[in-house]
Amino acid sequence: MVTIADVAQKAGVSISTVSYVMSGKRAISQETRDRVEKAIDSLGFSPHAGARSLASRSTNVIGLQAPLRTGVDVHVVMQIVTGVVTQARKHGYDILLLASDDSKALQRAAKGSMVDALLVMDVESDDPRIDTLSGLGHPSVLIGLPEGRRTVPCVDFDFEAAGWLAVDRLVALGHHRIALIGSPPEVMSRHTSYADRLARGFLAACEANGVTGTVHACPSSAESVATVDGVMTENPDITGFFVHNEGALPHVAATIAQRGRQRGDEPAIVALCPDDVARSVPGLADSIAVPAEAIGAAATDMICEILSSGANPAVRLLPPALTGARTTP
Amino acid sequence: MVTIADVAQKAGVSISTVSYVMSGKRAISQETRDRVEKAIDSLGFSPHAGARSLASRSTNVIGLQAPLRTGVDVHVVMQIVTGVVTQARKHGYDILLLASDDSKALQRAAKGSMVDALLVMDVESDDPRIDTLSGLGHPSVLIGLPEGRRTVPCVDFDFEAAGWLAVDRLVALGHHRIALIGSPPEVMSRHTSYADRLARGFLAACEANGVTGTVHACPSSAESVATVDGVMTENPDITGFFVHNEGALPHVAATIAQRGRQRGDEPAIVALCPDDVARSVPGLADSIAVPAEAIGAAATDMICEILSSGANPAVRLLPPALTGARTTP
DNA sequence: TCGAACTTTCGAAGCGCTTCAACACTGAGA
DNA sequence: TCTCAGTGTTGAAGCGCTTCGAAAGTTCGA
Repeated sequence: MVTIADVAQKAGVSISTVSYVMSGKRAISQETRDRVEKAIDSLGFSPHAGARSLASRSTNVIGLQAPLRTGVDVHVVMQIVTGVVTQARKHGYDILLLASDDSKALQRAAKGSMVDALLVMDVESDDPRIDTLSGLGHPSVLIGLPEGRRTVPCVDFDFEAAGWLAVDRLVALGHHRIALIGSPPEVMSRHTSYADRLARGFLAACEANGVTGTVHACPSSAESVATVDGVMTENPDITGFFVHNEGALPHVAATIAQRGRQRGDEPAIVALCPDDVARSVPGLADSIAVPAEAIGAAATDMICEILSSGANPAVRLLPPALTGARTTP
Repeated sequence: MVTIADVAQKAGVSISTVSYVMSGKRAISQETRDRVEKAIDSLGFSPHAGARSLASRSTNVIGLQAPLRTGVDVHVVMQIVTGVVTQARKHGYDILLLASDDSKALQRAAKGSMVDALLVMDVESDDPRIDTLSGLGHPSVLIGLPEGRRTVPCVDFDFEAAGWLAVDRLVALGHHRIALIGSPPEVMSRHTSYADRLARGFLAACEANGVTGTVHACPSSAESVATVDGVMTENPDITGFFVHNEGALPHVAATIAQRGRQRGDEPAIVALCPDDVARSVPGLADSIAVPAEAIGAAATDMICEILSSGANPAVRLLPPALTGARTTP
């Protein structure tokens, strides 16, 4: 193993000079700097992370607690993780993936000085991890927007605004009876923050626009077909659909189109999903992209800012945007 | 921060005794051990990871290079990662997620002593990372089975055996003309290892069974419908389908069923995909589960074994198994 | 010409842990 | 009684790095 001492010897300087060249924390003459850098390169030196973290009391690692269970929105989770990892590297941080999604894992990582900060995904409203985090003394950011006391900074997509946007779009397309085909029943009944916020925005926008809107839970798999069939049978006047259920989207879109054809009208679908998912589903009137990778990146930026400036920002919601219709039925 | 010295003082023993209690590397009397453990608990001590890695020259961290681009098989990737993380924790290891999927990232992690070992997913046949790994001096395991010189241990699913198994099943169901609806064209033409191996097993089994089998590339999205339509039109005698394309599976299954109904026969589909995906697609005759989580766990076990015993195992292929029909058309 | 004020570099003291050599005991065998 | 092996515990030497205080060298105005 090549150590900083080897570099120092080769460059003919002291150990501390090498350290200062690497960190830039003190002025070093250009000449010396060049010599040291050449030595570093030629020896292929990279500093021992453990030694560094011991001496500097910081690890340059961020702990990420991601929901690894294969669930509804694997795409979204993957994209958020990608955004986090990529952006973290840009700031010079690495990502330690925490094994379980409980408080224990957070404590282990923080108290063992394995990480400088923590990023927690998939937070529920009264999540016990929130208290854990605020008691931990490590900077941390949530991806999601729990309700209640806001003791930890959050980053999320503005689901409420997305609800408004979708309704406005469907109304502009001429629809007066609108349905939100939403998350699976278990997500709805847990009152998961994002599902609630989406429904709130959706219903408020319907009222503001003077149209009738209803919210329907919908399972993710092929059973979604039956759900949508049911909704359309019971409410034949619904012609505008806002679908937020990635897993069910292809089935739902196909079913709506088919039933529409049968009854001779042209229902419109606005979907809320990652952009590449929208692109692979035919027949959408429009879609709102869930900027999953951007959420991950934004959360990482926020935590890096806290880390470097000590600032303590509160909540950041990324605004929704229509992507425009991609395909025609 | 609580250090080992605090614990030692509180327990009335020396620092080294505390260390030996934690590591178990020397005999300590039960009485002393109890006293130390009580002190550890009451102070909430957890050792500084950096200090530990500096002194012991090992980090208890495994680097994982996962393909983070949202691609074909997000489910599979997620499940493998889950398997890795979960199993690693059981062995006392944490997972560092590497940012990019190039050799640089591997070198950075290894040479900076950030990890004890490396796990690399999504390896292609002549992947430059294989040489990097063998030159690195860190234990490493590939998830996948590249062709050519085998210098790094591998873990993968036995796609070739899966090809045989699917054909045997379709033949047993009475089909004589069989098609493999496979990966997207770009994956096929890259001669990705798993696609090749699956096709090889499939074709060999067809020949052994005396039936005709053909292999068809198939895009992942809704375009798959056109592909399958085409295949069925050109080869109306095909009644047995083996589908290995997670993204396209719902579309493909629906299309096959529909065309079958139109022409009045009953085509059978055997799918190759994670079990939960299979469960959500109606009308499969049978399916072969890709044991993604088990693959991740097996790879982790292998790397931990290398780490602890210095053994150097070569290749481990997990056998396929039919899961039985879940749903009827 | 001398010292003040910089600039550049260095020596050494840790950071918190592991581990080796060695020490203090205890019994058992001679 | 003395030695020897075994058991339990300790002190101290690092592991490779950062960082503080200070030394050495340089410039400049009085």
